Amino acid sequence: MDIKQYVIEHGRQVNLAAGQHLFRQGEMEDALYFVKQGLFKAYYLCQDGKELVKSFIAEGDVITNLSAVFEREPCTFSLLALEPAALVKVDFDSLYQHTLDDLELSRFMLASLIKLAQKKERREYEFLCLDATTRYQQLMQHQPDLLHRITQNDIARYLGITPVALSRIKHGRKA
Amino acid sequence: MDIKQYVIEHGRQVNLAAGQHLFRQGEMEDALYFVKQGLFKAYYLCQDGKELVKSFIAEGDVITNLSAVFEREPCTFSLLALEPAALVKVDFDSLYQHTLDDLELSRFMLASLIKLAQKKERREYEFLCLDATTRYQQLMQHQPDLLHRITQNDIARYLGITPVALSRIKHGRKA
DNA sequence: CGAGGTAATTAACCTAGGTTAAAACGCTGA
DNA sequence: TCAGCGTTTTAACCTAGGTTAATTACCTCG
Repeated sequence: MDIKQYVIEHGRQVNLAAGQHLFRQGEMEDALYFVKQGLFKAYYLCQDGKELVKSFIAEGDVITNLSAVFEREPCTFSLLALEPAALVKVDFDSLYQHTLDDLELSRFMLASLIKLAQKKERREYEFLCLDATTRYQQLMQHQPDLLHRITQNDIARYLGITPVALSRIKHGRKA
Repeated sequence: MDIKQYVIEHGRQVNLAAGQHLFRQGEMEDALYFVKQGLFKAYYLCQDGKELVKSFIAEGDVITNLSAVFEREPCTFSLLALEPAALVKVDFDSLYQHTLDDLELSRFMLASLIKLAQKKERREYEFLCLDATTRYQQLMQHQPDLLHRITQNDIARYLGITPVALSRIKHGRKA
């Protein structure tokens, strides 16, 4: 079955206002979402209360909390709508079961997972090998569009630095 | 077809001595490897000549350079045998084509990719939210076995710090 | 056994980025 | 218009980790 067909048959529309959570760290979650409209930030809340941004998710992206739905554990991060959003919600287990029996669905999942793995590998590379200034430049190059929809605070926490440090970097004040 | 069967039919044995490379950053590569024996480090060589360790790969693991084989680009990292190693080499394109037409192979690929994605997400979390000391403790907890097979230099470069810093952390000398 | 090589430790000093707090700069809404 | 609130900037100071280099601890090989 085509993934679009599957989503039409099994999906449920979900709408969120900006500022609302799709799910929260610690909660149980069993769904996978297709983003039709809007912008999300996925973020971790650390023990010391700090918030770090795992990723931004926009139209066309698929989002789920892998370890949560797959291992049936509490969500490892929260997902917050930064803009009014429209999504389609699909039960993960059910989709996964169908995937195991349907070559066309399976191809879709494979492609999505490879894309995800590549994205995470690039991020791993950036944290491992680049300093904050270079990471910021890369972000500007590769996602210039994103920067206009996101607050500088969130960009900083995505880069793994503080808003203060990002402001310094932007204004070339390092000494 | 069962993945084991596929490997038996299409795989080619490869043996490496400790210190030999399976492939090098910048080279072209089109294979996927199943590690039967041995230990590898995957590492990046940065522009400034520094070496950072992406991951360690041991018996039972599957290793490939995703972006290289999938996007037909030069390898993004090098793979070096730290111990004498035995692997089975499989052509990626061919396996991928079979995967697209065979549910059983497809299930294997899905499972591998999900495992990979989870591993990379955990690493992303660690870089984003934890300091070097905590990352080291986590590593000791989750892979105590690895530590005995790997040099402290490599552990440091895997944690994203210098060997000097790791030595300081181990001996509680922070001031 | 001793020479040479790598890995680990230590010390002194340096820098990127964190912390805190205070201003400046928008907004939006009454 | 202006009050109120979040975002960004700036400044002063602090700390984790980097850098360099010297010292020590292991190995392996002749």
